[in-house]
Amino acid sequence: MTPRIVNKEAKKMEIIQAAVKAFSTKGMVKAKMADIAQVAGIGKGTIYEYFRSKEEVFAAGFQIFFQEMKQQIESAIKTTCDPVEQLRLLINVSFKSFLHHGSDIAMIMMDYWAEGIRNKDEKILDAINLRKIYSEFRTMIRTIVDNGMRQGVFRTVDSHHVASVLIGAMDGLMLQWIMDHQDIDLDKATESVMDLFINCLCKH
Amino acid sequence: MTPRIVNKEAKKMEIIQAAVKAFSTKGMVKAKMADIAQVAGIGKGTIYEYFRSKEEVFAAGFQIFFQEMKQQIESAIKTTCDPVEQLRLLINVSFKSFLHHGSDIAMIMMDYWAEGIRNKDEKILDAINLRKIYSEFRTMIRTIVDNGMRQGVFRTVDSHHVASVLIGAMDGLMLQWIMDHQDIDLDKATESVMDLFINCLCKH
Amino acid sequence: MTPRIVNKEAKKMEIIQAAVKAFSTKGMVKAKMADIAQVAGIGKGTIYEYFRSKEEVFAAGFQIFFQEMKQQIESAIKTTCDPVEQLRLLINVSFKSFLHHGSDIAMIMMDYWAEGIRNKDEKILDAINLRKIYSEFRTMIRTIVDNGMRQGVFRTVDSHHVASVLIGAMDGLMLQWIMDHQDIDLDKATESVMDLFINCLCKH
Amino acid sequence: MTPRIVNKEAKKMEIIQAAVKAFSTKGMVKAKMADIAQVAGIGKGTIYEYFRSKEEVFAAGFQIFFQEMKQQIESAIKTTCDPVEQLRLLINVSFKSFLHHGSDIAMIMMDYWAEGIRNKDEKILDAINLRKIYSEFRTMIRTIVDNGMRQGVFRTVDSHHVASVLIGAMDGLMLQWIMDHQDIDLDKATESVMDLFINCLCKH
DNA sequence: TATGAATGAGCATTCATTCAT
DNA sequence: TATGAATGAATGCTCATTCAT
Repeated sequence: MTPRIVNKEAKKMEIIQAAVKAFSTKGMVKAKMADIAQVAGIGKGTIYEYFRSKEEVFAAGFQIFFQEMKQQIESAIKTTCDPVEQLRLLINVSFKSFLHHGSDIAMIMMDYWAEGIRNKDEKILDAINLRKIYSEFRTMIRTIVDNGMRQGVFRTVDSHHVASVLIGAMDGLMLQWIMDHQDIDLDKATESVMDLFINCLCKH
Repeated sequence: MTPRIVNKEAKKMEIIQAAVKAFSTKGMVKAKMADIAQVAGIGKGTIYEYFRSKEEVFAAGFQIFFQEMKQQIESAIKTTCDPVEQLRLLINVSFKSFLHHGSDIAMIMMDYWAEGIRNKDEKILDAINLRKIYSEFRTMIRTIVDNGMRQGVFRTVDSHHVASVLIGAMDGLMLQWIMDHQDIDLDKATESVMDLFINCLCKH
Repeated sequence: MTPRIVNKEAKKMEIIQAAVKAFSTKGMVKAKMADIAQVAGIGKGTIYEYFRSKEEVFAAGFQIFFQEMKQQIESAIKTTCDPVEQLRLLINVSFKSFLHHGSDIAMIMMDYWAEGIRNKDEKILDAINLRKIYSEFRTMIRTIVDNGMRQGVFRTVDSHHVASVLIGAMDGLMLQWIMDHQDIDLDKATESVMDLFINCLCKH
Repeated sequence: MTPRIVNKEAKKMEIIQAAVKAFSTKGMVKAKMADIAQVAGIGKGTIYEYFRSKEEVFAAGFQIFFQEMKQQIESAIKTTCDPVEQLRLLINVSFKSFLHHGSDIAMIMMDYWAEGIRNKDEKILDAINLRKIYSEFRTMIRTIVDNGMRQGVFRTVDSHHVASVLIGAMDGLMLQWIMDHQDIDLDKATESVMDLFINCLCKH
């Protein structure tokens, strides 16, 4: 009556983690389902018991990553009401969250970007709705900046574009760090970002 | 008697342009050699008279793009000695150079990054030496910032990391613009970048 | 203490019926074991408690169908001694038996034929011994025709080949009816078959 | 300038023939593209230069076979105006055409039937429009029978259903012959068919 | 030099069968 | 006995590359 009992969700998670590992070393396109299966220590066919296609596995990994990051940032921001401190936390947590996964996740981020951007109009990668994700991030930052302006801590700026530039700076820095761990010290770069943006926004 | 005289280099260039077009619509991995040949209006086999592999075509397109960008920036900077103005020009020309190719080149940039990053240790994509290219860009900016500091126009900062952050901000902004032309106004974003960085660097 | 009492044979029959249903909609090759299990309302693995393989299930369905048909014809023929009437009954019952299962069974017949013919030398499908089944049908008809000739009702013909042609005509008509229910009226076709054959065989 | 020059149509034909051979031994579903390629003495990929899919190859073989058969019958019928003789010719040529291809084509016919019937509503196998083909065959025979009735040679019958039965008889006989070459003498069976039908139709 | 016909390695996906529970 | 999770062999199709012309 009762066949092998399996925690479907846990196993799904295991597969996603194996996939992320496989994608990060070979890239989303070049990584074979066989690779994922091998990393997960299961048979090829088993993956299809949990996901309908390679793309679905890919999208799942993507979701997990961004959800985690967003949650971490949000809960960090809640700990204070000071806009300056909030910005500082946001920047810090973003980089930490990124680093936490090792440069593996950084590698795969490239594919998420590349695929997400290229397929921005296709249904298949609906899950990878980068546009929406970035929009949410911008709103998060914009809210902080607007708050700061209202409180008279920040000078008057175009908060929407400041948010874009800050996100851009963080993404772009990570990009450079991925390429060249030696030349880019991510800790010092983080400080530079904070220094630049907060210095720039604060009234003197 | 004399065989058809062909300007080898010119034809190579034509192929690269066709490739860039093909890559930009389908992505580097999904674009087929047949597509490139069709866009170039030549036979599939002919490509192999000028390039050894698909990857070589890819790398060639990459080189062209960055060389152009670098030259444009360098000649723009030469027109003035004012570090503030130089920074302004650098930012402006970078975005313009990017936009000039339409969002096509933007798309392909993603693949360059993705492939360049992933293959940073492989010989094949030696041509796509992103590490070196970014290093050069950083040096370019750092020189300007160092000048500004020496001239007393800029306050004392870690010029190396400021360069990283500036490049990052520009890359990251383009990334967002690629994803969401509607939400990101690249012109206004350019101004925000200039406003933020120059304001931040200048002594008050 | 006593395990659930199950009528093994009854369950086997249920599975066969589910299989026939599945085969008839998807075809023998395209129907999956999972489909059969679903139709039967049991687990995939359970099928293997009653059959060794998909082919065995297939063969079992085949057997059932022809056994039924043969029994129906034989018992119908027994009701009279008149060869003309016997022929009439045989034709009628054959078509009726065919129609009774709906066009579902007609569909699956094609697969039985196709598989049975193709595998006429293999052991696996020993159960689907079409050669033997058709031989039996021919003998059945031949006996009637021979009887008719002996009784002086039928003219002298090659009873063996007349049997072949009659079976052929019936099979071939069903084939056409399967393809084109609109253009082929099986009732009228049945009459035409009776008209043609009986008219032809009877002395005038 | 000029690459290998190939008679595209001739090669296509060669592939079809190889496919027919492969299909006839293994069946349409079990025959692999690799088998077809091997029989044709070419690479797997080459098949896809001439056909878009396995099904297209299948349909092509089908078309060829029926076109040939129809042409042979039509030109045979033209040689005389006597309905009896025309019927005799039609029956004869049909069997001959069938036998001419060896029992290979007979085998594959089964798959054509099976696939054609099963997919009678699908677009993919539009080429295998069995309904239309059989309708044409029936019309051909019906015309002869109608002629014979008008000329007073044949008695009054339902010519439409007589046509169906005749076609059925021929198909069904071939079916039996495919299954059992030993028990069915196709030559004698042909005579039996002619004997039965012409005898039955002719006025005495 | 230019071509495109030919090739076959490579890969996502399917599904009959097994077996731990 | 019944199950369905796990499996991997099997296969249609793609596409970079080669090479005869």
